[in-house]
Amino acid sequence: MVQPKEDRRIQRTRQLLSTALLKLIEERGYDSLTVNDITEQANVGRATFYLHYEDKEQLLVESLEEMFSQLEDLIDPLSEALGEEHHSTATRLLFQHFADHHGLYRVLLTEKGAAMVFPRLLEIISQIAEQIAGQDVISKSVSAKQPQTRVSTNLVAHYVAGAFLGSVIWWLNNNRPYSAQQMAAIYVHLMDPGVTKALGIASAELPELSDVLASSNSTL
Amino acid sequence: MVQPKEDRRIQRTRQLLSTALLKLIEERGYDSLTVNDITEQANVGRATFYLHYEDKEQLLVESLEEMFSQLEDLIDPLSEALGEEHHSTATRLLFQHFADHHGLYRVLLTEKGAAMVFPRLLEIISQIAEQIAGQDVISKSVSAKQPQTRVSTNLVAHYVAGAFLGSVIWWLNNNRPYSAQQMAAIYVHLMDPGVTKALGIASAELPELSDVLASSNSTL
DNA sequence: TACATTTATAGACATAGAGTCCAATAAAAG
DNA sequence: CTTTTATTGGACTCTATGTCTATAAATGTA
Repeated sequence: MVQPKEDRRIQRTRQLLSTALLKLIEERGYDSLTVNDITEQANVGRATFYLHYEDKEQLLVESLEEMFSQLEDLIDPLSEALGEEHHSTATRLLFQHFADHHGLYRVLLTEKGAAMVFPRLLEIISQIAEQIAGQDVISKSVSAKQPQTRVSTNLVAHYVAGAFLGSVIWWLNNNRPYSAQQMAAIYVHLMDPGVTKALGIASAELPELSDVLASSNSTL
Repeated sequence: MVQPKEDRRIQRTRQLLSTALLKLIEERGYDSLTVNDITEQANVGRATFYLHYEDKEQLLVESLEEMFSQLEDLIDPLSEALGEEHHSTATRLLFQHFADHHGLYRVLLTEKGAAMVFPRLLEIISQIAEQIAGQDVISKSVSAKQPQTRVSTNLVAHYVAGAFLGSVIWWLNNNRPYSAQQMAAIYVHLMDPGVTKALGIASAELPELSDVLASSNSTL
């Protein structure tokens, strides 16, 4: 199954439309945008738009999937480097991702036109949480030692993902007063040990919160 | 400032429109609805709609504010009955509220047309969390004994609210396999003690999770 | 009850944006 | 260079919005 190698014009047009949309969302939000706005910003004929996408929303979805796969790719490489700091490293990288695209996410997560962004993100983060829980080295030993009452891992993953996104929304709406590193430290501390136990994640040696918060902020 | 006592027709029309909208949302989602759909369902002239609301969204907002105030009213009466079980009672009532309106919330929290529902709910739940934190009897003594590193209460409140909504979404999407009581117990356990400490909330004597989950389910 | 006021209504109207289609043109592939 | 494919502007239909007007009906009050 060799890819037919797409026509250069196709790639170019799609790229232009995607970039135009994301830029306009940051500037004016999503809801009020028309297909005309987007094609004008992209310098592309309006009819061309419909050669590639059914409607505005499909363009949004496809544009975001690109970013979302970046998110998922953040975690995969960590699968091999299993260690006790695996969990907090993953968490820091997640926060960093949202910092990198804060302008866009701020609009998409709080503006009314957020459309399906929040539910989709919830699923993605939730899956990542389950993935981390399943892969953690200490996971098995902990669950073995503590055959605790079983609460659906999927529920805990949604709890965790919701907490993460709630934190991110606060973070973005307050112009990121903490660094990604600090946010990760706070977040991990808040989960400990109720959630970490439930997910069977190691919560071995968390750095003291006061130390992390006292350190200089590299992101702002 | 005596209210001019609104014309009965006004109340009637607004009630009809609100009811029609909420019913249609449950059946067909929000986005695809037209003003015509709504007025038809309500048996009201389309022109009449514009005598009361600017657009579809304003009707949605005003209709939901009614439910949201129910949410906030759930907590207020508890302010007087301060006790160690205050927190878990409040949590149970919150879950119960979402169970009572599960059909509507399921659509609004997961369908793409959710519009501004999620951000709004996040703010409401977050405020409730701060309110509970501020009022809890044990709050002061704990914070006094533990002058721990200060993390913005507002951040923790958003963490808590996000976790709550993440849990609710899982709950509704899985047809509420646990009762509101059980969900509350799980939720409180997951927060303990990381969050409870940060908010200065009592986490005194939580019932054993296994006991709660073993008890018969009164909601399903 | 009767009256003055307010609201509801149907239908007409202007406008905007979505989505389709086509013939002409431009550009890429081979 | 030839063939194939993509882009383009413009015209067109359609749906829904939001406004307006004249008429009918309901309401609160004298």
